[in-house]
Amino acid sequence: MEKPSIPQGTRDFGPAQVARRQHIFGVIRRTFETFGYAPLETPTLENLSVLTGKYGDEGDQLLFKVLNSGNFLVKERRGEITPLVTAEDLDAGPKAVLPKIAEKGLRYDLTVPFARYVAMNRGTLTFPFKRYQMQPVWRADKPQRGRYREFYQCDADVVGTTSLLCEAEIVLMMAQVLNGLGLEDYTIKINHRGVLRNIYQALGGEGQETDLFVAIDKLDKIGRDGVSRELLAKGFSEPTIDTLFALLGVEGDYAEKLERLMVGFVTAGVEPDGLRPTAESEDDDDAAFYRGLNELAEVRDLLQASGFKQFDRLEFDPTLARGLSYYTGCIFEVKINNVAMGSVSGGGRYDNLTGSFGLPGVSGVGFSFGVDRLYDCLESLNLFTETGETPTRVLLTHFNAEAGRAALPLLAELRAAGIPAELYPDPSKLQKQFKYADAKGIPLVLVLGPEELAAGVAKIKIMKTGEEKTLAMSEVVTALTV
RNA sequence: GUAGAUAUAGCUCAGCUGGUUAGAGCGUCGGAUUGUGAUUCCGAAGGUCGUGGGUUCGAGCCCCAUUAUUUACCCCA
Repeated sequence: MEKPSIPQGTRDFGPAQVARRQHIFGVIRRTFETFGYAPLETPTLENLSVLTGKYGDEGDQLLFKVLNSGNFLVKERRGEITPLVTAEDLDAGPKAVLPKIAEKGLRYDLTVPFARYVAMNRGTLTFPFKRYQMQPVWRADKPQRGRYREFYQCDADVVGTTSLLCEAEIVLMMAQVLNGLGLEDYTIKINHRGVLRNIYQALGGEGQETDLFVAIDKLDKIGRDGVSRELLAKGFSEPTIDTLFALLGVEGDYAEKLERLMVGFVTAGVEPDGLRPTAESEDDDDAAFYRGLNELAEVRDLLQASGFKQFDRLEFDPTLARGLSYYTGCIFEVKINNVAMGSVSGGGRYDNLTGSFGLPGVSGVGFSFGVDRLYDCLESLNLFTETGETPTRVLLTHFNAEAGRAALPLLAELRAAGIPAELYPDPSKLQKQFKYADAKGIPLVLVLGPEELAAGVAKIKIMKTGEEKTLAMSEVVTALTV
């Protein structure tokens, strides 16, 4: 007999796990809706042409592709057989063969399908368009801690506005969800692509811009020495690296860091148009040039005006780079402290997400929660409130088929009153029926024995306390309706 | 893709330098208690030791291959 198994990186979720996951989904959904986001669902399958090229070369490799149906090797029409995959294709390798045998793939994230949806429905949408989406995504990654091949993302994005209020609201939503889940020790990191660009310019534009961002993003992971080594290997000079750490080393709270970084840029001679900018500059060009710093300051002001109180958990982190994808403005990342887990949420602004779908110039900003990682964090921090394995609130016990049948009207009545109830299906020993209730965490047990039925009453036991009461049959439903 | 670790009962794991019939805890089932759970006591079922080769008088243990799982790197939620 073959041992059953499931594909690598996928999981089954038992009743207790689903209940806990539903709790997480519920907190996130309520938060998104409170902020005016409307639900959207898109298909599991997308055309590969929609997905490829959006996540970089590495991302393309991690796409799950779906083999075309039917005979994907040849095309047969009126008895004439044309090969779809030719010998030349095979010689040219997988890249030539793939588009001929697979034209669909599993969604890799929720942002690209969303962009596709916006581009397809541009005529009917009212902008700014705010949507949230909670669906599984698939990545052909090697599974590891906190990394699965099938996992849920919960995205909220708004497109069609450049208002920084959206950025501020993302921080508010992040905090609301984390607080709602009982997570307290977390850090919301925020940065801006413009700040990163300024840093690059402060270094005199030396070396590869992307190499620089990738390296400094790892600062908290491999440390200053590790980053130095990596940058030296990439051809950056030592004085440049010293300048970099002087900039990244700015300390203080959110506002202080912004100010000190501005001073750092000015002294490093970063200037937009040959005119040396100053921290107090009113010059419009300078304002545009220092868009990153200015926008971060604006987001902070908006948060303050919104009554946001948790600035101790909001950190301006100039080393945050978040990959190299489509982000162009503010970027966010959330880390749960004291848990060995990658970020549980991330996002940012993208100026031209729908451009590749023929709808240029639409700015959007959004972020995503990783439900599976949140689950793992909550579990390792022991933050799940005890939930039973079953929604059943009351179990009806009985002694024989006849008594079981006599219990059916009461069962129907309980259910009609909205009380989740079940009747033990077999006329087993009472001991066994009680064990069942205990194992499943059913809080109440009704005993409907011959004595009770004869007297027209039911005995009810509260499992937690062991307390027992006798109720008239007619009172049972009212007694259980709280 | 690169590197390491692991694979023994449903689960978590013991198993000595290779030596008779491979063990424990938990769980499951049955009983003590024919009308009362979580505590207690007794009993039972359950394993071709991941798979295939090799070495040996003899392999759960040593060697090779293979598959699966897992950790780190890369990248990410």
